[in-house]
Parts: sequence; C-alpha cells; structure tokens
Amino acid sequence: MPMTATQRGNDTVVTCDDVFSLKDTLLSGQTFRWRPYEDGFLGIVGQKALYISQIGEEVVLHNCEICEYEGFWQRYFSFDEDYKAMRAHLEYDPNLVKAMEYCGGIRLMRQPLWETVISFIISANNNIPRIMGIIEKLSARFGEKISTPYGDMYTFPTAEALAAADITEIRACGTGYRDDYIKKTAAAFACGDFVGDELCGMDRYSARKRLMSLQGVGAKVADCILLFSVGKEDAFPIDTWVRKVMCSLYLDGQTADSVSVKRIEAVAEERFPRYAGFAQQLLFHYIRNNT
DNA sequence: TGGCAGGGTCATA
DNA sequence: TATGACCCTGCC
Repeated sequence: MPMTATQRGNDTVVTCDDVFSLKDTLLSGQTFRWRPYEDGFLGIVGQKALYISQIGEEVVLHNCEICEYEGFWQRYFSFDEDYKAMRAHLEYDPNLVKAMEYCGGIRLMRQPLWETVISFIISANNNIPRIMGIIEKLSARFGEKISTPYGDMYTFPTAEALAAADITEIRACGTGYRDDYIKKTAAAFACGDFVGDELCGMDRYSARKRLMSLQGVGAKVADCILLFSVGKEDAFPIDTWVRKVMCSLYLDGQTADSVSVKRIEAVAEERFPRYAGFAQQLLFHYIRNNT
C-alpha cells in the first residue's frame, strides 16, 4: 500500500510511506492553477477547490471528506500508484539517481483532460508565470464564480463557454495568437468530435496522433497531455530543456540544435524502456533548477 | 531603449 | 524536412 488515508475532523490526512513532495509536484510545470496558501497550496480543479498542505509524511487535504478524496484527489495526485517501485526500477541510471536525490518526491498527476489540453496549448512558446496569468484571466472571464472557504474562486471555463466566446475576448485574456487554437479546440470538445475517453485504450503514438488533430497541439504538447493527464507513463515530452539535458548526458555533449527530436526520442526509449515519462520529469526538474 | 528568449505550432516551400 | 512568423512579458 503506497499511501493510507484517514479522516481527521473535517480533513483527510494521507500518510506517505515514501518521499512524496507536494511542493515539487505542484511546482514542476505539470499544472498551473495551484498557488502558495498558508502552509500549503490552494487550487481549483473542475468544480472543486482544495487547500492542501504537507508536513513531513503527512499530507492534509483541508475541509475534504475521505469519500471526496477517494473519489477524486487520490487519482489526481497519483496517490494510488506505487512510486517507490518506480524509483527503485530507475536506479540503474546514475543521472536519475542524482535527480531523485534532488526531486524524487515528484509525482505525475492525472488531471482532467480538457483543462490540461487548453493549459498546454497556452504553454507553447510561453513561460510559466504568463501561462498561469492567462489561465486565471480566462477562468475569471469565462469560468463560473464559486464561493469556497477561501473566498470566491473561478472554475476553469467549459469547452462550451470557450467555443461560444468571442475570439477577441479570448485574446483579451493575453493568449496572443493562441486564441484561435483555443476556440477551435474548444469547439471540437463541445460538439463531441473529440472524446477524451478514447485515448485511454490507445497506445502512446496513436493517442498522440489523435491529440495532434486538435488545433495548437503539436508533438510536445500532446506528450505533456498524455503524461500529465491521461496517465501514459511512456510519453516523453521533448522541449528545449529536455533536448539540452539529453544531449549533455546521453549524446556525448552534442549541441541541442544538432540533434533531431526523433533521435532524442530513440535514445529515450533505449535508456528508459519503462517509466520514461517519470524519468523525463525527474531530469527536467533537476536540470531546470541546477543549471 | 531595444533586442531577445520563453517548456512550440502552423503554414509554406 | 526546414524556415519563419506568431502574442506578449520580463530581463539584460
């Protein structure tokens, strides 16, 4: 049993028997709607707001019944997965051992598909603070205001709301040229052309191809969606940082722009035949914070 | 003040 | 398969 959960008063307390880090998980660029709040983080996912904190081995989901935890948050944070075994499996690689010493408590989240698709369309050619700002503005403009114990918050806009939105109003939220991608992708979800459930039964490459049929979704964004939402643990998003780290560690220090994405993909498959996505996240987080 | 990169994607040739 | 344009912000 990787994690055990109990109800304590109004809270659900999850006891970790491993090295889980809430902070590293929420700040590793997988998710964009969590902010520091009191001793932990405050976030909103779907219609649910949550204040969550961690002290040592205890993770506290404040004002959260255990049935809500088991019905949603457990899966969202991948608390039902055995990360101890994953880490043990990856110890054959000395670079990953170093990365795990630094940020081994990261978990790959399984976020709602729709929110993840739009968030990562916005992420293209962009930086994290700005991505967060754009999502907040879109939510304030097109989401629903809900009252929570922490004040009013806005839900992520529905596909219907964004599909029906005036494109200039989408752009006014700071999306830039991504406004059109957002509206068209929203339309694909809203009219039922795109059904997320179908991805689960597909292999990684078929699922990626299907996601890339959406406007604004290229290979990298598709892989992020597969890894941070769909739970495809073999997805391996290759961005500029991963390119750099893969070249420096596994391609004899060749320069990043001299090696094709295909080559890096092949090396990743060879070096990380299992849990490639977790390896990617470890290396990415390690290199971003140690260079 | 101006130039440029920032966790890419798309259209064009 | 390889280029260049694309919106916007903050940093140097």
